[in-house]
Amino acid sequence: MNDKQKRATIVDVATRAGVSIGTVSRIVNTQAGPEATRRRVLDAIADLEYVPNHVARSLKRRSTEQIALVVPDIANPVYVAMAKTIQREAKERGFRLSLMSANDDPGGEEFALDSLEQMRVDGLIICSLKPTRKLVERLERVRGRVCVVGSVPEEARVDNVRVDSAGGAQGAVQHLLDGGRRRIGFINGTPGTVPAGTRSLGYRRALEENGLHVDEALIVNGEFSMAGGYRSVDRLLAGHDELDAIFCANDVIAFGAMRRLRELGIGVPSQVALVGMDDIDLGKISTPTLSTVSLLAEERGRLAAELLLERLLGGAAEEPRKVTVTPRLIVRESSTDYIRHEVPA
Amino acid sequence: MNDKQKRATIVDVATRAGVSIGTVSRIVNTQAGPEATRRRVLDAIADLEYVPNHVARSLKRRSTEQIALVVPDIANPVYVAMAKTIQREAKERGFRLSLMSANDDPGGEEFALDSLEQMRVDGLIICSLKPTRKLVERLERVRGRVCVVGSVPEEARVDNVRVDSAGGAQGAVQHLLDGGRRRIGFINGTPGTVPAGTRSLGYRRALEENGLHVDEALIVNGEFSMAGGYRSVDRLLAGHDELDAIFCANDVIAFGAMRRLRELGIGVPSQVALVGMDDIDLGKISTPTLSTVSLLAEERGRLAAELLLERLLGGAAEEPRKVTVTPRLIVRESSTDYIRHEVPA
DNA sequence: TTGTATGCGTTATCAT
DNA sequence: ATGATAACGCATACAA
Repeated sequence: MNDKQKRATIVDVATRAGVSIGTVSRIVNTQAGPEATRRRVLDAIADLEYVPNHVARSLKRRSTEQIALVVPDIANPVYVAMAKTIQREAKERGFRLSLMSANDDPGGEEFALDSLEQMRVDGLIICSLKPTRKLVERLERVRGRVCVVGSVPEEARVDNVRVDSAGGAQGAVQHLLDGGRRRIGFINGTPGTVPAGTRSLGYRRALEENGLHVDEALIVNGEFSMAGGYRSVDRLLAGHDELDAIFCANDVIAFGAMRRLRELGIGVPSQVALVGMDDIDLGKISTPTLSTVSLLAEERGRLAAELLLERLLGGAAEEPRKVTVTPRLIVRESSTDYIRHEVPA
Repeated sequence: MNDKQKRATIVDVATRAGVSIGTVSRIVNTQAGPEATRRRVLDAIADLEYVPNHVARSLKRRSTEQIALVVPDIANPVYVAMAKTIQREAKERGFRLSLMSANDDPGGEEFALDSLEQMRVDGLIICSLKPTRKLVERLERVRGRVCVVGSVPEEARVDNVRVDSAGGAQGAVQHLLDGGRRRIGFINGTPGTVPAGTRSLGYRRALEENGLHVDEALIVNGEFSMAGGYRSVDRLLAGHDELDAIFCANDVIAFGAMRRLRELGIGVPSQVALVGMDDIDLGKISTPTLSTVSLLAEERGRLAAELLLERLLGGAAEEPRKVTVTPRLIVRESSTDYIRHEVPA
C-alpha cells in the first residue's frame, strides 16, 4: 500500500550524508572529492536509491543529451539500418537516440520539429521525402540543431547529407541496358516526393544517353511499399508484354513486383530483369537475389550523426555543411541473364 | 552572425503583452480568458515565436507525457507493427512514443529502465526476450509506470500482456501432423530466451500428444534472425533427408530457412512444409506464402498501451494486471500440400 | 479575472 | 574543499 514512496532528491542525499547539496552534486557529476566524504555520499545515494532527475538537470544545463531520428516509414528496413548506425554513433558521444516514424504522414516531420522547439531533444536527424517550402523554412530556423538526410534545396541553409540517387538510378538502368535489355519499365514511388523525382530523372537520362525513346507508358507511379510494387506490375504489363526489365524506385517496391511477376509466371531474370535501390538485407537472401543500388544508408547515417553531434558539441563552423556520397551498383541474380537483341538500325 | 537569438520565455511574452505570466500561462494551457487579453497574448506569442519549454513544464508538472517502447530488435517487422499501433494509441491520449531498440543487447533494457528512473519518460512498454531475475526486480520496483509485453514470471508484480505461445507452437506442429507430416524438424531461436523455451515446449507437447517420439537430432538452436534460419537448415539436414517439415520459432527464421531450402533444391511445401510464428507482412507475399501463427502483435501492443496509459492517467487499481491473448494459426501455401504416409502400426 | 510569489530538482557561482 | 543561494522556465496557490 505504502510503496508510493517519493523519490529521493539531491537534498535528501545531502541530509543523509551530512553534507551540502553542492558537495553531492560535485560527487555525482565528477569523480572529484576526498575519499572520506565521497564514501559517505555514495553510501547515501545507494541507501536512498537516488537517481538524478534528468528533467531538472536538463533544465539547468539547457541540454537533454538526447537526439531523435525521424524517418518516413519505419517499416522500410533501410531506415532501420540507418537508425542502428546512428544509435551507436550517438551513444559513443553520450547521447541517446529516440526513433520517430512519420508513418508517411507529412505532419510527422512537423511533429518532430515541435519536439525540437520544445527542447524535448537537443537535435534532430530528419529524413524527409517531401520537404515543403514551409518545412525547409522551419529547418533553417533551427539549423545548428538539425541535420537533413536526403534532398533539400541546394541553397537551404542546413546541414545536409545527400546521395546522388539520380546518378544511382541512371547507373541501374544503364546496367540493364548493358545486359541487353531494351524495353525497360519503371515503377516509381510516391509521386511528388523528392526521391521519386530523382529516380525518374536517372531513368530518363539513361535512356536518352543511349539514344532510346522514353515511352511514358512504361512508367507507373505507385508508392514506396511492397503493395505499391505488387500492384504496379499489372498496370505496367497491360499491353506491354514485350517488357524485358523493370527498374524499381526502391527495394521494397522491387520485392512487391517480384512477387507479382512470379504469380504471373514471368521469370526473373530470364524474362524480366529487376533492379531496385537501397540494398536492404532481404535482397541478399531472396530468390532470386536482388540487384540493387546501394545508397549507403549506414554511411549516410554515420555522417549525419557526425555532422549533428559535432555541432551540438560546439565544434562546428557557422556555415551549413553539405556532404554527398556516391551510390554503388550491386549486381545480383535478378538482373544477370544476358539477353542478346538485334542491334537497332 | 547574430542569429543566436535566445528563445523567448513566458516572461518575455508577458512583458510584451503587458500582462502577468500567470495570465500567459493560463491562456497557453487553457482556452480560457477574455477575448481582449487573449488576443494580445496570442499576438505576443506569435511575434516572439514563443514555444513553451517542455523541460521546464515537465519539471513543474512532474510528467513528461512521453513513453517509450523497448524492443529486442527493431529489424524484426513484428515489433515495427507493434510500435505503430502503440504510437497511434499513445498519440490519442496525448503521449509521445519513442522507440528504443535493445539490439539484442541485454544491457539495452537496463538502459531503458535508467531512462525511466531518470524521469526522461513517464512510462515504458518493454518487450524482453530474457527477463533476468535482476531485471524483473527492477521492473517490479517501477511498476505503475511499466508494462511488460511477453513472458515474465507469473508471480511478478507488473502489468503484463502475454500470449500463449506454447499453445501457438503446439498448434502449428499439430497442423503439420494433421497434414500428414511425420518427421518434423524444429529451428529454434536464441537459446536461453523465454520465447525459445515456450516454443520448444509447444513443439514437444504436440509430438507427445500424438504419441510421437521427440528426436533431439531434429531440433537445432540458432537465433531469431534470417541468418539463423538460413544456417540452421544445413545442420538440421545433416543425415536427416527424410525430413518432411520444419517448424520455425518465428517468421524471420522461417524466411532464412526458406531461402536455404530453395538453394538446396528442396521444394516447399512439396518436400518440406514450413511454418513460422508472428505473422509478419512478408509472409503474405513471399513465394510460397508462409503459414504461421499470429501472435497478435498489434493487439498486444494496443493492450499494453491501454494498461500503461490507464495507469499513468491514474485510472487503474493497485494490483498488477495480467492479460493473455490467444494465438491464431494461419495456414498459407508453405504447409498446404497434403502428404499421405503409411499409418504407423 | 489578474497578479505575485513559491517550488519543481538540478547546477553553478561565489563566499567561506 | 565545502556550504549557501541564485537561477533554469514554467505552473499554480493564493491574494488582490
